[in-house]
Amino acid sequence: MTVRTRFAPSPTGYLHIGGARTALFCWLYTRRMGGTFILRIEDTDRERSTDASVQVIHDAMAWLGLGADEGPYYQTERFDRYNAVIDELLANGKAYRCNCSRERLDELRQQQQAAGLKPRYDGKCRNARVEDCNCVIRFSNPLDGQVVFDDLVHGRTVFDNAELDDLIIRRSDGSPTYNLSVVVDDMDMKVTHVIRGDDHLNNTPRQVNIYQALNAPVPAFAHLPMILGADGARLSKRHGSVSVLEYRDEGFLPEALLNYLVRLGWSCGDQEIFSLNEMINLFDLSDVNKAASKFNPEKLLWLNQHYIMGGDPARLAELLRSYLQKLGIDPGDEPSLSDVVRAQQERSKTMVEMAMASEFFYRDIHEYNEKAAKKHLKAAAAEPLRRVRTELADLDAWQTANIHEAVNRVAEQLGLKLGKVAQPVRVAVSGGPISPPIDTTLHLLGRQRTLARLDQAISFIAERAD
RNA sequence: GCUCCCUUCGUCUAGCGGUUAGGACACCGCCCUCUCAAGGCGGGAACACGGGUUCGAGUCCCGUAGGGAGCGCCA
Repeated sequence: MTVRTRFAPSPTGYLHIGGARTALFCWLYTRRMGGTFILRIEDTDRERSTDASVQVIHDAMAWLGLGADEGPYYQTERFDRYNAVIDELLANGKAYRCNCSRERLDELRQQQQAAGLKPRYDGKCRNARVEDCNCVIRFSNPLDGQVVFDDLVHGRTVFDNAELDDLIIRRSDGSPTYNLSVVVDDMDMKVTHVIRGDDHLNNTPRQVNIYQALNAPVPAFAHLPMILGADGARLSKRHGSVSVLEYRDEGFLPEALLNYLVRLGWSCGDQEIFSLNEMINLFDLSDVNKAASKFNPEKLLWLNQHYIMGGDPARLAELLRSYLQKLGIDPGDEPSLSDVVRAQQERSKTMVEMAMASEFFYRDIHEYNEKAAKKHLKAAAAEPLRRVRTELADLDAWQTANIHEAVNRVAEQLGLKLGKVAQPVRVAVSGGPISPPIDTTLHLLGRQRTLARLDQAISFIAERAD
């Protein structure tokens, strides 16, 4: 039997972290098993589904590299099929029309809640033989017995049918509901493994009953633990970014996010770093945890830095270009973006951070970081800066090694520690207290701009002294 | 309220009856050092609780507590 899985998001917002993790596990399992990964858009809720959200899902999946082998299918395009199945169920006496008013249902619910019971439909219309009408259709759930299935994550799971009720499978406007359409789709698409969040665990027995009413084979289920916010509550906006694409915009690398997500609810001994191929070869549903996990932004940041440090400079250079552009900077040809990447990649947690830390290579200094200027661009720095300027101007070749020697020479001549020379130079050329090693920084900046900025700083000090 | 699910350092987790309970992130200290990083070394930090079962329990069973989810003409 070849494995067929599906990722079935509903397009009612962004693709969030939890959805992405579900998609990843599903995709990994399928790749590992040599199966088929299907993308299905569950857009039966026409009120809340939007085209923009559909696009966001496609963009996010593409960015993460989780390509589908089949689909996308759209549930809204399959209404005829759902209705045919519902009619079949109706004809077989496995479903029935119900004309109970919403008022009655609301009242019933309230009464049950007040009595300390679980709100459930009471089956009033089950044997009422309601005439064809613009009303709702309910599934005749078995009244007794148990639903048993072996969840690949949770193991043997048992529900009493007595806990379930006759759920609506067709709304009064003629559209099918979720529990019906998933089952029909998974049946038609010959899905062998339903891998989804364990918020669906409670829906599973209802769905199993529908499969059985349809004489369809019941797929295997794997219910993944949820991802919660740092405070243990359901992931939401207030936990920072939840949208996958927001992480892209904030300068995260897709491989970092993937590596972070794969370790949420899954592990392989002590290994923390996984290439995509390692994930595919090592991933197994039997190693998935049952307990929910909390999202930890620090670890994601660490992984992102890890991947930036090891990233290919040419690839990162193109990314850096786009992040610089977002900051309103058009990096020309120099300094070379990949050289800048090489200088910055071990000191950047995100690409946005790298872009911000690299602005000064491409933009004139209009003002200095106040604290840095106060500390380093003071009268005592004037002489070192002048000497450095002279030494650098006299250099034969603008090489890192030469620059390094020149700066060291000034420190020696003045009997100063290197920091007393390098740090004023750093503030002078970068505008702030942080940059790559001073020789690398100056080399990247080029002789002309370096000398100009040293002059600028020297006059800044002179003016301040007045 | 009812039903279901879950429970090892702050966080992600290893552990699948006998371990000084391991790793990673974060944190702290030291080293390196022109800044910031990176890197190296070291440190503190956990089996929710109570009963069983067993020679022996983080590991198995039952309760309790805590957390999560579901209970819609949402998905």
